[in-house]
Amino acid sequence: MPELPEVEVTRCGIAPALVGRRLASADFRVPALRYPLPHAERPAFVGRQLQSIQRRGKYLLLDFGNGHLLVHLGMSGSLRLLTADMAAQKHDHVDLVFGADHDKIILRLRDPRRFGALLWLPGEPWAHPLLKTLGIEPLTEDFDAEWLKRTLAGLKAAIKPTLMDSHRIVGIGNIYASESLFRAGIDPRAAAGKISLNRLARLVAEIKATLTAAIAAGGSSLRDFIHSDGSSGYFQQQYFVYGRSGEPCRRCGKPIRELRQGQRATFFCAHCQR
DNA sequence: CCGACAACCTGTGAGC
DNA sequence: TGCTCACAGGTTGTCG
Repeated sequence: MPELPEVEVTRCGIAPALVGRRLASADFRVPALRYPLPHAERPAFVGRQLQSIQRRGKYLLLDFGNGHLLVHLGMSGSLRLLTADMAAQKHDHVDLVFGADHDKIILRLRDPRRFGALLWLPGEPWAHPLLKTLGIEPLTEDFDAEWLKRTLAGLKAAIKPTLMDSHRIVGIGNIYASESLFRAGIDPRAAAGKISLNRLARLVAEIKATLTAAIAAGGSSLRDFIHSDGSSGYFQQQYFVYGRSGEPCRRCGKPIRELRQGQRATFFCAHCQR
């Protein structure tokens, strides 16, 4: 599920309830997700007060002062808050229990496919291999047409899978890559290194607008992070092309086409995107 | 460095 | 209804 907007919405949904609270205990019900979980007798973060929750790309970093819990939701992960004891379901793999017994709040991680991750990073987190190789944040001022032109220079690969490479740009997954390229009028098969500066400027603007709108859409239902099924707030946007193979383009009415790029489905309008 | 591919894992929906 | 197959919004690692 989660691309940058979903992760950011999650961060905004859980942070107000958790920051400043003490982590009372942690329950890990499986040995590993993508990587082994921190199964120590008493992990270093237990008993510590949560200082902040940051996002970097699709990662969340929970700062406990003496280190960070790094969380990635993979393809199928979700986080939600519980204020009462609710039995863990089949794929509820991790509970982080915050606060005292009479006033506790549980952060529960569900992840059916277990492509997600939860790692303890003692001390300085940014040197970690998973974080130090990450690309630019698309919602910063540094991400502009000139930066993108430089980054794509000489690349023969198609623009769409290149946009999804988190070592270049973080946070753009399969949905928002297709959506941004449609909004920018760029063919997803276009060679990344051959797109003009003007068109890249349009692409940068549309990436920012697409991600921002998706965050706003999710943000409108933040209350659902408590007592929800964990899937709320994500899917309410109307997509221009994603998942609309064969349906009429919302701009020109011609059928949306689907193709495969790097094992992933791409959706586009051959009339509006050239 | 680039680009193509398999791998990790479970659930779901389409088609027979 | 039940089976099989392809595919699912991510990322790493390996290979040429």
